[in-house]
Amino acid sequence: MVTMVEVSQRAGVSTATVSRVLNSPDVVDQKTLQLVQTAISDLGYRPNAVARGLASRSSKTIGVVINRFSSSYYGRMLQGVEEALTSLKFKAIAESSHESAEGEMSAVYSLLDRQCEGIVLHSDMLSDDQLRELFNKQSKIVLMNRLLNGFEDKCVYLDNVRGGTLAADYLIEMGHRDIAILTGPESFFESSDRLDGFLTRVDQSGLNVDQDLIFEGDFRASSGRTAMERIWALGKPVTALFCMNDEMAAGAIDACLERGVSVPKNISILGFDDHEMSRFLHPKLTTIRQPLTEIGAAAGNLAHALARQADHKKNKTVFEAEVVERASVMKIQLNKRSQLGERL
Amino acid sequence: MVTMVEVSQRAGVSTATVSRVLNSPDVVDQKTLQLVQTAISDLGYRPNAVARGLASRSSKTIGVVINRFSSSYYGRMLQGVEEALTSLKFKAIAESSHESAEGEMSAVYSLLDRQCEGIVLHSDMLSDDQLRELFNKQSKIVLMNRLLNGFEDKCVYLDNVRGGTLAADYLIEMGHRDIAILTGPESFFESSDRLDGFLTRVDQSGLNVDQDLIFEGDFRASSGRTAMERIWALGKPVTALFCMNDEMAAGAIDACLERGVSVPKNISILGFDDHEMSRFLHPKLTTIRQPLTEIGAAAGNLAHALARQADHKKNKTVFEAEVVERASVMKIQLNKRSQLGERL
DNA sequence: CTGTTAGCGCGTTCAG
DNA sequence: CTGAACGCGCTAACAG
Repeated sequence: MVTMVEVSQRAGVSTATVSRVLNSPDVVDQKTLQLVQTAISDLGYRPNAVARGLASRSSKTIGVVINRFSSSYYGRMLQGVEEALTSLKFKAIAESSHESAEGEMSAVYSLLDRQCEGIVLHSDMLSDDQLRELFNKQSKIVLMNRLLNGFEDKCVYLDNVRGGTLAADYLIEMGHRDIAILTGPESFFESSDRLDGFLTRVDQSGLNVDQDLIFEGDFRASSGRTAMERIWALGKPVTALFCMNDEMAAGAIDACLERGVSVPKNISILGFDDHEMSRFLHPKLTTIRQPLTEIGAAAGNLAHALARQADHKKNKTVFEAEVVERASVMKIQLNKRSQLGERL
Repeated sequence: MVTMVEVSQRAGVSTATVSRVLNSPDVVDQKTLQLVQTAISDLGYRPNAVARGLASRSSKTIGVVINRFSSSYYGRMLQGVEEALTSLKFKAIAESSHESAEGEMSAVYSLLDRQCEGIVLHSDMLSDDQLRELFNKQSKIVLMNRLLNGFEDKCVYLDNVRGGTLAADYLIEMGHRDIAILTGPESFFESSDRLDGFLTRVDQSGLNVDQDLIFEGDFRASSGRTAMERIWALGKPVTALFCMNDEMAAGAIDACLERGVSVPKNISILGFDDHEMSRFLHPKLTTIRQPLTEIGAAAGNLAHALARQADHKKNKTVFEAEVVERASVMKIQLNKRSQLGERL
C-alpha cells in the first residue's frame, strides 16, 4: 500500500503538504501543488478513507438499515437514500436486519460502530417503546417510513391513515358498498393505520364494513388467495376487496382467475404500494401508490442534516399516497349493487 | 464518545488489557476480565470499528458494486452476497454504480479506499478490456454473473450459453419451429451468450431461425411490446417468442392481451431470469431461472477466500439455468404448426 | 497474565 | 505558504 509518506518523499515535501493538496488545494503554492500531484499519480496513491475518517473524526457516511435487499420495496427506499446522499457528497452504507428485532438493533449499532454520522432506520419489528428507548440514547437516527409519536421530527413517513382514507374515498366513489379488507399482520403499524383511515372514512360516509369481511394477511401473495377463498366460503355479497399491499392483491387476482371469477367485473380489487409488478398483472392493478424513493431521499436528507447539525426543519417529512388508477377496480351502478354482489 | 482509555482507567488496567478482553478474552485473568467487562457495560463502551480496522489492518469487509438497488434482480444477488458474508463473520458494504462505466470503476475504488478486503463487482458497462486492465491491477476483485476470459477463477456466473441452449431445447421439444427472439442490448454479454447458445442448438437440430425474427430490445418491458408489434407487422408465422428477460416477456404478453391475442394459444412466450413478478403474470410466465441469490452467495464466498488467501478452488463458480415451467408456453402439434402460425 | 512502547495512515494545530 | 509535532482510537510486539 502506498501511503502519504511515500508521496511526500517523492515530492520532496512534508506529509502535511500532501494532506493539504488533498483537502485544501487552494492554500498551497502552484508549483508544489503540481509536484505533489504528479507524485500522487506516479505512485497511484489513493488516500486511505479509514485513516482519514479516524483523523478527521468524520466519515461522511450514513448507515441504512432495511429488512432485506431482495425485495424492490426496500430497494426503492434504499435507492432514494443513496441518491440523496450521493448528491450531498456522502456515502450510504446499508445493512440488512434479516427481519428481526435484534437484527434491527444490532445493525444500528454495527453501523454506529463504523462511525456513521447518522442512521436511516426502517423498522418493522421493534416496538414503539423499544424505538423510543433507542431514540433517547442515540440522537442521530432517522426513522424511515414509520411514525414514532414523540419523535415526529426524526420520522419520514407516508401518512398511512390518509392512505386508508384515500382508498375508502376511491372505492366509495366507484360505487362500492360491500367491501372486504385484507390487512397485513396486526402488529404492523402500516396496516393498522390504513385500516383506521379506511374504517373512519367509511363510517363518516354513513356506511359500514362487515366485521366478518376484515381478514388478516401477512403481506404475501398466498394470503390474498386465502382471503378470496374465505370470501367465497362466507357467501356474502362483496363487490370490492381492498388489499393492504400489492402482493396480496396479486394473490387475490390469481385466485379469481383460477376460479373463473372476472376482475373487476365480478369483484374489484384495490392494492397498496404500487409495486414494480402491478402494472403487469391482469387486469393491471389499481392501487394506492407510496412514493418510496422520495421517502428514502427525504430520510437521507434528514439524516444528513441531523449529522451536520444543519437546519432540518425545511425537509418534507410526511408524504401522501395517491391513487394509481389502472384496471382492477370498476365503477358500479348503485342500483345494481346487491344484484352484483349476490351473483358472486 | 467513550474510548478505551476511559474503560481502562475505570477498570484500573492498561488499554492493552482492554483490547485483550475484546479480542482474546481467554488469555486474560478471570478477575480482570470481569473488572473490565463491567467497566465496559457501565460506560456503555463500544469499540470504534474504524480505529480497529486501521490498527489491525483488517476491515473484515467486502465491497459490492451493483447497478442499482431498486430492482429485485440486483437485490437478490446482493442478498446472497450479504448472507454468505454474514455467516463468515464479514460485512458487506454495497455501492451503486448508477449504471455507467465510470460509476462502476469509481465504486470499486471508493470501496477499496475504505479498505474493503475484497470486492464483488457486477459489471454491465465496462468492456472486457477495461475489466482485464482492472483485474490485472487489483487482485482482490470477483466478477459476479459475468465471465471474463483469462480470469475464470475470479468469476462467478451463470452459463448463459447453456441457458440459451436450454431455451432452444425446451421450445423445440414443445414443438415450436417458427420462433422469434428478443435479445437485450447487443453489447450485453448475457444477451449475446444466450443467443449463441440458442442459435447453435437450433442449428444442431437441423432447424433454423429466421433472421428477420431476431429483434434487439433493451431489457425493459416496452421493448417486449415493440417486438410483438413488429412480429405482427411482418406477418410471418410465429408460434413462440423467446425473450431474454422476464420484463420484456411481460411487455410482450401485455401487448398480446391488448390485441386479443391469446398466450399461449396463439403464441407461446418464454422468458429468462424468473423475476419476482413472473408467477403473477397472466398467463404465469414459463421462464429460464437464474439462481441469483446463490450466485451472489458464491461470489461472496469467493471474495472472502481471496481476501483471506484461503483455498478458493473448492467454490462452485459456474451455475446452470433451469426451466421453470408455468403456463405461457404451450406444446403444439407439429402437423398443425404452419396452420397455427398463419392464423396469427 | 499484564503494562509499556510503538505504530496504523492521516488531519491539524502552531511556528516560522 | 510550509514543516514539525501531536493525536484520532485501537492493536501488536516486547518485556517483565
